[in-house]
Amino acid sequence: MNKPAKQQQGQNNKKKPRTAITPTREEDFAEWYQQVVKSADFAENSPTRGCMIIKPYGWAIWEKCQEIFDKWLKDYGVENASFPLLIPMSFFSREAEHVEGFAKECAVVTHHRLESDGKGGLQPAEDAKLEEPYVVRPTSETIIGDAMSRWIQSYRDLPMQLNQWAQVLRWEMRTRLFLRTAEFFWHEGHNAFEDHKGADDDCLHVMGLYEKFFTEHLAFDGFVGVKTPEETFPGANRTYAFEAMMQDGKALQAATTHDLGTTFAKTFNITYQGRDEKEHLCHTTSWAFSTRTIGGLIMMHADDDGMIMPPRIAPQQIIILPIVKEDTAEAVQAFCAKLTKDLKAKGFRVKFDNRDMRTPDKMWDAVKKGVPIRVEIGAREMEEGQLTYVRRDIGRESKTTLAVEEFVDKAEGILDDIHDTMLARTRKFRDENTHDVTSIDEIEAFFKAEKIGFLRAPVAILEDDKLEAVMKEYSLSTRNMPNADKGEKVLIAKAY
RNA sequence: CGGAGUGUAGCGCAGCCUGGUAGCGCACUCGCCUGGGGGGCGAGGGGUCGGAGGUUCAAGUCCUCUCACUCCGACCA
Repeated sequence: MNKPAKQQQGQNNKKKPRTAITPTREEDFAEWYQQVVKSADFAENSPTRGCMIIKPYGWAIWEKCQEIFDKWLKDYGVENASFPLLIPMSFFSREAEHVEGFAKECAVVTHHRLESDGKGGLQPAEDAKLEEPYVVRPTSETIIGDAMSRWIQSYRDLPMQLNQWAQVLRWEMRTRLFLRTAEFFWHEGHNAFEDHKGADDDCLHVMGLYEKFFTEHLAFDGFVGVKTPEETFPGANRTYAFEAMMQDGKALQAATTHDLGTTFAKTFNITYQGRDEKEHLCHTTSWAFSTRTIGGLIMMHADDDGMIMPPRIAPQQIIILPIVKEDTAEAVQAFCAKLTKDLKAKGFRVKFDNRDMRTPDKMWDAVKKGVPIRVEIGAREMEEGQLTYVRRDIGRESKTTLAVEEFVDKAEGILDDIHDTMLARTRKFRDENTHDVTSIDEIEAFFKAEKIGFLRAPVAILEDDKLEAVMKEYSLSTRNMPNADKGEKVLIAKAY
């Protein structure tokens, strides 16, 4: 990775078609990623340091994620609520381990009024200094824990299952659109149970939902497992994580569930009177996935022509391009409009791109945005009652012409097939780039040779003193101990 | 907080060494030809050169100060 961009256009291979994104993944993965985000019109940097502006097409993806997952949570019994953005600092400082994990990246609100600085600007008013500063939430365990302590009295109040869709702020040193931003959007579930089993079942159940969501809607798979102690959430007993492999072989933690044990119950006094009439500590959990997942979608699926959207969360599943010539324009447009209506009536998310632009530009726009199916209709097709479509996941070789009614009938199947193809592709990549190793020498040799992917080693390797040096040398981290290996193996990789 | 850079049109950059009318590509606007994988010709609009001060007849260019951002390190969903 990170090789300088090569100019190979000129001499030898003129045949190689120009890619929509430069540089290519091979040339410079990090820069390629930024360009995909820009070209797809997902988001851009904002005047606010570390915070991004998520543009309508990018936000539509997040809305889709919310729509689907929110329903699943409700089916599971979770209720949505909303807790304050600002958390009293004293709440935060109460849980020592939690503080240690987050203190370094917290923004703090210290004043409640601005005044003129006498130089045409503004400054916080000295006499408006807050007695107790507020922390902009980096996560909400503390303030929700405090609420739960008041809401839970009896075992009859349990389990208590709460969730909020919100944004949080973590003052990151280096940021990258979607992957690491100071402000990010997520959902955070906070649940309380009578005992450890309730909490652990909850963690596993929700992780199951994440896994289902990622595979069935986002078309990518990963490794579900338990985090090593060093990587466990501050204050948690155990963290389960879904680790996905990006196209550059690096890991992305796409979702986590935390068994918080009684840590927060102790600190915030979350107790209940049990059937035995005695007071007990609750076992709490928290879990989340964030807008970071959109970054994962990109690094998982996009190619050198830009984004490829998994059909089930694609804001636009089908885009219809009219191929207009002056004399037939009106008729073709009407024909397209009717098809758009018919497809919408069947529940597809369709866009009729009737903008006043040149056709090739519209095509590339659809390609870069990753619209799963592009339909083209010109006077030729119209006369025959046909249309031509191209699958984004395959490209121009998939160009097919068929009768309009037939397409309307088959569209769902095509979208499903695109989904299956994309999922299979990412699974194949993941499997081909996950290797079993047994020694630290093998780990070192692998990364020294600049190979990419995950290494799966016996957990005993964590005890070896020499591991740390190698991990540091190659910027490696332990990802998780996969459930599929019964916790006997640990995954080691570079990560985002 | 260490180390290295960059601020000139919406975006990407040249111009600075050697001071002398503000440039290029893309994007944008208008017209015509085009239109099934980024097309052509022509005509336009758009700038407090990051900010402040200084040297000079003259500063984007030289000097001083300042602000902002980016990259590389340590930390992280």
